[in-house]
Amino acid sequence: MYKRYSKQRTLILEIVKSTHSHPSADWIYNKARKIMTKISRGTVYRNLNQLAENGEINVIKDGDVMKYDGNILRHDHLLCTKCDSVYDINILPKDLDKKVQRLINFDVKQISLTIEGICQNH
Amino acid sequence: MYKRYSKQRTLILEIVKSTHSHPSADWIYNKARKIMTKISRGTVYRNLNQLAENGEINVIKDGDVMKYDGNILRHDHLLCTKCDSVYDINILPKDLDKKVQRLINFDVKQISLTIEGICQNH
DNA sequence: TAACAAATAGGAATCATTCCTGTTTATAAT
DNA sequence: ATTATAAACAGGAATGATTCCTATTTGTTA
Repeated sequence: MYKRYSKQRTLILEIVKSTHSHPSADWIYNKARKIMTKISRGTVYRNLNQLAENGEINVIKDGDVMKYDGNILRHDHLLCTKCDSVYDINILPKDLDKKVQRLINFDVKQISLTIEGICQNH
Repeated sequence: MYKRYSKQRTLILEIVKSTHSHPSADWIYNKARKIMTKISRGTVYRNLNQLAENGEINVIKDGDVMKYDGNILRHDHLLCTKCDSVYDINILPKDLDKKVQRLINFDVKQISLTIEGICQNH
């Protein structure tokens, strides 16, 4: 089995990497359509899932919508519940994974801290 | 405006409080139907949202499904990605809210830490 | 250049959740 | 108690993000 690099996947990755705005799949789809008119929703979803599985991008659960993050360095999120904006922040120490792993009998894959509240714009 | 206490809401709250299994709305709906045969899905969802808004129960985002937690004391969650189980754990200090609030210009409402991985059953 | 698995487009299907409407019910005022 | 009324309900339709399906296209290898 070999790995294929389609133009679609490359474009989707570029779009996610090119913004700090933590976009939704739909936002990414619309942005992609401006460049590749005939790209389909299914392709966007499939590639986002695949890129996330490969660890090339991150996923944030924002209510019932998934958002995507090109920043794969460990960091935390501020989520404004009024405007649904997501901001990056660093609260947790970078080695927390290992500390937690020592404390509990659980195969730790990812630690995510989200702070919900209301941002300065309100 | 006054506050109404329907039998349905009381039952739903009791069900959520009576388990540590972090059930989904659908699980709660089915459990409720065994006691109150004609209760509707809409009622379950409406009341879960309302109870969560009042701070009487907590909400956990598990993928694209919401789960509910009768434990409103501050705590963190272990989420097993193989069996979708949620376990309670205490990692963060209880006064983290206040510490974070001092650090950032953001009206902090809730801090949630979720550790994803694979539990002992696998 | 041929063979073939991977990826795609387009659209249908899924499924949790919300919304809508006519009816019932808990509370407050009389 | 009775009545008035807004809150809550049941039942079912609508929504919307995401996944799934199928015939077609496209990268990669031989």
